[in-house]
Amino acid sequence: MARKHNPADPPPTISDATLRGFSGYVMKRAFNAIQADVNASLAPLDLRMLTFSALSVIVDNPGLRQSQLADALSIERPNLVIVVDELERRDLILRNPAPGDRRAYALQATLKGMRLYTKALGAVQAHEARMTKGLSEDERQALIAMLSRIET
Amino acid sequence: MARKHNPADPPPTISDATLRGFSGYVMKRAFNAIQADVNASLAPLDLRMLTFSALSVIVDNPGLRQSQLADALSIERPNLVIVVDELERRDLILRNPAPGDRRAYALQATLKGMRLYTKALGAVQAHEARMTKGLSEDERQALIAMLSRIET
DNA sequence: TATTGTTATACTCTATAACTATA
DNA sequence: TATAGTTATAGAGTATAACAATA
Repeated sequence: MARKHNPADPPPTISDATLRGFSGYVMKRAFNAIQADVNASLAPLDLRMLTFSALSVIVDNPGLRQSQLADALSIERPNLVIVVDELERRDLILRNPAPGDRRAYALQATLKGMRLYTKALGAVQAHEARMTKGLSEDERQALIAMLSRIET
Repeated sequence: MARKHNPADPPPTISDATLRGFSGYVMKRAFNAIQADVNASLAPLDLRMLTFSALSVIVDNPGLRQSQLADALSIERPNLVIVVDELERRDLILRNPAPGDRRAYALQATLKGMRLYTKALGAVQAHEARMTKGLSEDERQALIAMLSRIET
């Protein structure tokens, strides 16, 4: 029979069993751990998760518009502006005039941007291996697939 | 053979395939969707994900200390203060004097707090069902288990 | 009229240092 | 000395309204 502690004393161990049944709560905790680790991994390169993600999409999609980048990253256009500002100020990307639409920019990574991206990619891959070392590769893929399904 | 678009034009579709291989990126997107949905679900009760989580742990662990609650929620003690302040101000919890330690509080949900928690739990369960409707129950459990393993 | 990028603004969550009162 | 709770502060991410220039 389970011993019950005297409620006048602090509980010796704390249960969050109810919350542990909700994906959002567990996901928040996992994501906080991941974000801290990836940001620490990218800090030596003066990048963060968000700036790395933006740079990655620009490298892979030369000529894209800011609105396309915002859509791809699932962030609001106003919040993207300072991210692009930062990458441009550091000469990692260019805001070229968009041919045929004088309102828009055609984003493009510079050589410096591509080189930094290559280094950052290595750091992120090491981070990923570290964070998912408790999972098999099949599990890791399944995790990503389930998260993608939830997002929709 | 794949058609390549003219790089002077904006890419017709944007690829984030590289990023999609990293759990942190996919998790961030899934978590943003979840947090928006759970906060919208809890808004009619004037709760947010964080205040609901705190209330849940207090309901399940009467008499716990603030430092125990901060540990349970994986947040820093200073950040917990305003959360507990808010719950106390709304008479959802009590900061009782902790017997035997005049520095500490013994947290306890009020009847009002327990009633609100019951309502909120229903809202969160509906939210969970909505967000994971693309997953089987086995998959949902596996997802939570994998996220828990990553957190460590 | 609608869209692109921008500014301004506000809210939430997070992280750290330093204080107080107790232990 | 160390711990519980607190204050102050700063950084990062997110969301919305409104604007100028252009379509």
